[in-house]
Amino acid sequence: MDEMFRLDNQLCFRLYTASRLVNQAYWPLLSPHHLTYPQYLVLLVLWEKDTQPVNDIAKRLYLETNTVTPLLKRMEALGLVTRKRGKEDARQTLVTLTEKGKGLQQALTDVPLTVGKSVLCESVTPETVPDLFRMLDDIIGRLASHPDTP
Amino acid sequence: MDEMFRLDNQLCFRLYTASRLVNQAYWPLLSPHHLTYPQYLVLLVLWEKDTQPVNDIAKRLYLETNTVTPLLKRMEALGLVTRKRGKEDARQTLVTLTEKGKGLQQALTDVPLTVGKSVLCESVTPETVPDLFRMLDDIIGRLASHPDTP
DNA sequence: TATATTTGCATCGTGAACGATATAAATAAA
DNA sequence: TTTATTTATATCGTTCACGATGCAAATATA
Repeated sequence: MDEMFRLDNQLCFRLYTASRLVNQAYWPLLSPHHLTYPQYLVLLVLWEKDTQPVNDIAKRLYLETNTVTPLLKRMEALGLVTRKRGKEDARQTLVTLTEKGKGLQQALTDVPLTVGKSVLCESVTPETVPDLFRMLDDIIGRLASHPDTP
Repeated sequence: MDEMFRLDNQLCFRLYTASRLVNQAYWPLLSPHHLTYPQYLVLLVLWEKDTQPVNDIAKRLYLETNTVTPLLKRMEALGLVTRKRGKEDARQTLVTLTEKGKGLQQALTDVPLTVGKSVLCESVTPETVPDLFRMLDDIIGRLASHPDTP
């Protein structure tokens, strides 16, 4: 039938699958700490800059607040972050790492390298990764900018 | 802090984000037909080869049956497929396209090209797409083969 | 100042993903 | 032929994603 419809010709399917499988690669490293991958991403954001409003965290991860809010509540329940209303702007909810949340960075030091190594292969090497980064960044930039088709 | 932890150095985060954003690009094209993206993938699989057991569909999409089963039930409710037990092997559930499910291919002819175009950009062109495909395929092949780290 | 609009979060409902577990049919082993 | 094991699906519970909607605080407008 139409060649366009062949699964093997779909970029999106590859992205979708690669994303899921890499996500699974994190599981054995994060689950001992009762962490999920999106929660780990939130930690990455907060480790870079502590005490941020929900909106900033969501934007950084290209997510909506309705995804991040319940996620942050679970992280609060785990004792990793605190959430309190902003003083200047009472609409904002400021998210701050607890000592436990900060300390987790030590326990997870080898996560990036471990996952990084498990992804390296024939065509994905330290030399080619920058190319892959550029292509993915371009796709993200293109799709994040506009909701429509231009 | 540790450079390894910077969000901008994470391949996984790029894959995760690109996958989600491309997925969103499908939404306006699929939602008029009450289709989700994973359901569209199932259609792609069945359009290539009709009447397959759940397991074959799941394997083709690198998914588990516990993800695919409820998805297929929803597609059955939409009148896109039928599910019936195999005659030779009564453990299998054979999934077959209905006329409506087959006919949907006509209604969606321009989906692959439309999404394809919306992804093209500076560094992702008809010339570079094969490179991107190869890298993603290698990552998928590497992660799909083993559950561990070798 | 009173009203309208925007902004920042939160709530709700639905559909994936996926680990864990269950169940029946098919196959292998004893 | 019994019994044990494997295989093919399905069920259950939790956590995302995300569209739609609601609400209060902040800001803009009249």
